[in-house]
Amino acid sequence: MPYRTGQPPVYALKADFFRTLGHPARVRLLQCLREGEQSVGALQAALDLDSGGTSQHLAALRKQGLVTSRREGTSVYYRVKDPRILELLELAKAILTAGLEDNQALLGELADEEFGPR
Amino acid sequence: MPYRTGQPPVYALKADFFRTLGHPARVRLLQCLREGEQSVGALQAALDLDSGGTSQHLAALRKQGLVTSRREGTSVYYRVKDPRILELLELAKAILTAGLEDNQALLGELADEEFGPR
DNA sequence: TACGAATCTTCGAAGTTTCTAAGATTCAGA
DNA sequence: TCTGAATCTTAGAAACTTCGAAGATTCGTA
Repeated sequence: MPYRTGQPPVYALKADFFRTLGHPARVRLLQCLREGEQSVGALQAALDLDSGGTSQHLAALRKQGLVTSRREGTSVYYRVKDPRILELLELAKAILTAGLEDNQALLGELADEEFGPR
Repeated sequence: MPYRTGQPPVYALKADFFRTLGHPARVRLLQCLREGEQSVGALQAALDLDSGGTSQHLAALRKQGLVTSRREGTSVYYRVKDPRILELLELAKAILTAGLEDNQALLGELADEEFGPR
């Protein structure tokens, strides 16, 4: 029996989810985590961010439930929580690529017109 | 022979793409377009937005290449450009749902602790 | 307990996005 | 050409996000 409280509608949750993905540093962080867990230090070095910024962006990803963390001594290791998140990034790339190819084709047509259409 | 100019890196394009999806009104617009093209007027009525807001959000989707439009008389009809965009929304929903179920389970555990762990 | 390393938090300034309201444009029909 | 309907654009204020610097926390070891 689900406890229905005044919940935000699904489209708002989706928008929050996408907004979290909508920052270059966070996209890069997730991509660094493709091959498995990484420490904050390693991520920081790989992306050339400062310590504060790295933590802030990781916190945003954590708050949205995209990554989980585990502490070991003084290091904290992050991993992508659901592998489908990486699928999502792939799908986005495919869509983006198709879009860019369309533009490329359009540019080609424009160039042809220089030499007279028909 | 690809013309390499100073292009923005792929992760920045991806972030822009996700940022465009990161607004509730735009998620809803795309969902309204699931079943095929719709006029601006129909979308506006369905989502209960004002005319300015509808145009602004549609313009954002158009600029990112997520939708295309076609004019017929005084009406303009929009459609989703690449069906994979709808797949992407579905995938996001699945990831989100899984995350919420995890939280639900966690809440359950917390409730159990009331009656004594171990 | 004192220290150093790693990570996280906070704060205000700067930058970006969204909202609201008003007006501009485009088209079809009289 | 005038009118009305549909859509688009603009501009400024409000709301939100990010950046950068500084300091706080946590942990392991001496």
